[in-house]
Amino acid sequence: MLIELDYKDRRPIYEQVTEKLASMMMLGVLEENSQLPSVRSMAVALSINPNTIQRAYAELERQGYIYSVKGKGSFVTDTSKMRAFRQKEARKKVTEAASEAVRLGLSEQEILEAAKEGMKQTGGKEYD
Amino acid sequence: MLIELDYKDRRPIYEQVTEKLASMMMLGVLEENSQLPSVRSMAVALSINPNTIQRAYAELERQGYIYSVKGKGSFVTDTSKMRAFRQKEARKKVTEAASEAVRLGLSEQEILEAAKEGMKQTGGKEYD
DNA sequence: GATACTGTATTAATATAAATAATACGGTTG
DNA sequence: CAACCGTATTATTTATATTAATACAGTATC
Repeated sequence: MLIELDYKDRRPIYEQVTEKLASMMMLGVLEENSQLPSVRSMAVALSINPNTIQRAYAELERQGYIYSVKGKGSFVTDTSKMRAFRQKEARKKVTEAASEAVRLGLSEQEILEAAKEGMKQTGGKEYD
Repeated sequence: MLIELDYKDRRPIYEQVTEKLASMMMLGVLEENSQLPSVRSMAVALSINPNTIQRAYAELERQGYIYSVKGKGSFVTDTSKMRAFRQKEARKKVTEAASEAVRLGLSEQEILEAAKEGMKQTGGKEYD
């Protein structure tokens, strides 16, 4: 079985499913563009309602991990697209934070310095 | 009466109280360091439970608007300290957003441009 | 130290929202 | 059209958030 549920876990089922699948994709256990089990088959395998799996898949799609096509199935997002998705989100957060800072009266310089401070951890941008 | 409740409003009472008091402090209606009504007197005035006011006050304290002293009362934070409090928070958010962006592989230039984009906005939130 | 205030913590009741299930709808494929 | 797919809608159940009741603890005044 692809994943297992923990009923001692206080978190909702859909959240457990979401997290476990996300983890498997991050670790490369599920290959990019490969098809995930259908909401129904997975629901049967875990003895729960299909709608709960549907919710987990919807959440994974919202977070950019998978993409779903009506009538076809749900698939693991390419790692390159996934990276783009997450970067877009991160960029948006920077923009919003700067916007809020302006609204509260911080100067341009102060904001840019705050951003630079955040960028300089661990030696900045070193790739391997 | 200092404030009024709107029972057509779907939001919880403590939230209404929190927001109205915060607004009054931002507008300067309540002077800095002045004492707020006690949780009990305000509860009587609004015909609700003291604990609900207590929760509103606790929230205002968490957000830096007021400070409370056991046995003495609750007081409006100096506007200068309040501004500093909020600006510090905003600055922190910018730093964290930039840090996350770096972690996800955005370049320095991209991040700074995202920040600049956020700083360019004219209006901000609208109130009614 | 008695009283009359103040904020705060704990617990219980209740109202609201979240999670899940039942069911129906609409697309794709062979 | 049959057998799969994802998705939307509604209802039911369960969990959480909100409010209330009550008790505790600090400060000031007399």
